[in-house]
Amino acid sequence: MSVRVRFAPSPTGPLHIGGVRTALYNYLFAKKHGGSFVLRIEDTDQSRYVSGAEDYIHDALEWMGIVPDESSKKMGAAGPYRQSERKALYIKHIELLLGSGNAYIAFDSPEELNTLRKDAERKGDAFIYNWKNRDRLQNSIALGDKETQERLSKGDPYVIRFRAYTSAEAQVLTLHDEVRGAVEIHVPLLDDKILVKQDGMPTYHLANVVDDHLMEITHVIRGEEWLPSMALHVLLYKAFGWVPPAFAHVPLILKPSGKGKLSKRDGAKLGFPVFPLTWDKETPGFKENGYLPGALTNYLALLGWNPGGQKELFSLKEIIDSFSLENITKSGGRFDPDRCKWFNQQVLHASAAKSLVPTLEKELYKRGIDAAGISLIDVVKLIQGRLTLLTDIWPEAEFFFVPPKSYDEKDVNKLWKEDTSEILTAISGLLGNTAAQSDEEIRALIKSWATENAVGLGKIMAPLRIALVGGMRGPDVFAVCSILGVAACVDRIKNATIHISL
RNA sequence: GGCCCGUUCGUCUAUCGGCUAGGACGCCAGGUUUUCAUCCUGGUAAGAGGGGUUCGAUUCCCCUACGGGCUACCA
Repeated sequence: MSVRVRFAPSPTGPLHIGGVRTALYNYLFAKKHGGSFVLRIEDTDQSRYVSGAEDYIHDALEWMGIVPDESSKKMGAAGPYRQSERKALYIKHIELLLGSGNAYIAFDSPEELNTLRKDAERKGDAFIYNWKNRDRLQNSIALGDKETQERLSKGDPYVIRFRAYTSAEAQVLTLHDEVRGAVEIHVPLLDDKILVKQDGMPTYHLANVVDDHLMEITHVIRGEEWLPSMALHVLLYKAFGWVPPAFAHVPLILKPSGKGKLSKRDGAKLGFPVFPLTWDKETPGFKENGYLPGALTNYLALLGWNPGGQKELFSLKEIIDSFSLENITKSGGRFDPDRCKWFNQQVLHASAAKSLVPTLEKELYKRGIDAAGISLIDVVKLIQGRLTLLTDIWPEAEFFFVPPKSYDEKDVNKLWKEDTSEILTAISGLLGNTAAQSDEEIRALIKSWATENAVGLGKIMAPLRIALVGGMRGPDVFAVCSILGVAACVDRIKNATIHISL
């Protein structure tokens, strides 16, 4: 039997980084075993539907390189892949449960139940709708067939509940989780969960179990928040007479500091993205902030999973090859923006320079700047090692295309001496009359001039850098000269001497 | 409150009974780079606490503490 996994988000907003990692683990597991990765949209709650969210999920996964084999955009045999389009299937299956006595009809209104819950709370108790009190509430078990039919034909609103436990059944159920091992559940503590809501739509629990079975999902890999409902789901499979899939509950991603799990607002608040793509001002995306998908998958994979060695930098292919559910961590992990950035820097430095040229081109185009004969690939090669984020490319490269309009005051005060203008003018004259082009040629030219004229290189280098770049930063001065071309250097030196002596 | 899961440097983690507890991020120091960044070298720092089991426990068991999750006609 070939492996089939699914990622089943709810289209209630942009896809959170925790969801992205769950999707990633599903994808990794599927690819590792030559199986299929299915994307299913869980849109059974119409009131929470957010338009655009489904497209966002597709786009985000595609950008990350976690592309589903089957989805609403890539039909397979198990479709449709939106739960809202599968309603007939759920109705058919709930009738099976109703027929076998594993589910029952309940007329209690949300308000009535709320009152019961509050009363119990006041007494220090918890109200659970289950075997203990189901005969005393308004449902088909307590009311009997006749009265139930009467209320039904009267048009009374109702829900359908799962009959989780009767005293005839075993009390303790031992479940198996692929990452946690054995988990013991006391069935009498379970409540009779609603399977079909008043509006006729299934709840997550029903839809999820029916779909996973019908879609022939072999491994359910999902967030730890679902661990408490694993028992219910296993019981549902049993009630249908189906064999449950394997379950793996992955730990949650926690806030960088403070309490609780990472939330939508943490990103904007702490100044780092928590969503793959920008959704709105409140939710900046990794993509727009200069992160590479390969770096993000690398970081995310290692937050909660580790193949065991000391290696940290992996391509997606390498992660697939060494992935296994047993190596998933059991405890929640804090999101560490610094570490995430470090992965980005490493991946960026290891990228082919050629792959970064389009980013630079885009920046130039955006500003309507003509590269004017400057080799973009040479620029990229020179600054690549200085980048942490892709968005650093313009700040690092700008001075090649835009001559300095001002000069760093601190640097000028410290390094621009009385004789500097004179020296630079001489250098300018030297550059204006040379055939030198490469950084090595220019280096040799200036060095020999310095020796001949008994001027220390220190008196030349810093001012030259200020004149060319605008301050004490940037790559090797001779390399900058070479890329700029000696003619442009002459211009910039002239501008600087005029500007600074004023 | 009830139920479930977890607990190794500040953070992410390795260790599957023998440990001088390893790596990475961060931080600090030094070096390279006549700048800054990169890079290199070194340093800093951990088994929540208490009981067992064992020749030996970070590793296995129990209790406590702490952290996280669930407890909706949301997923």
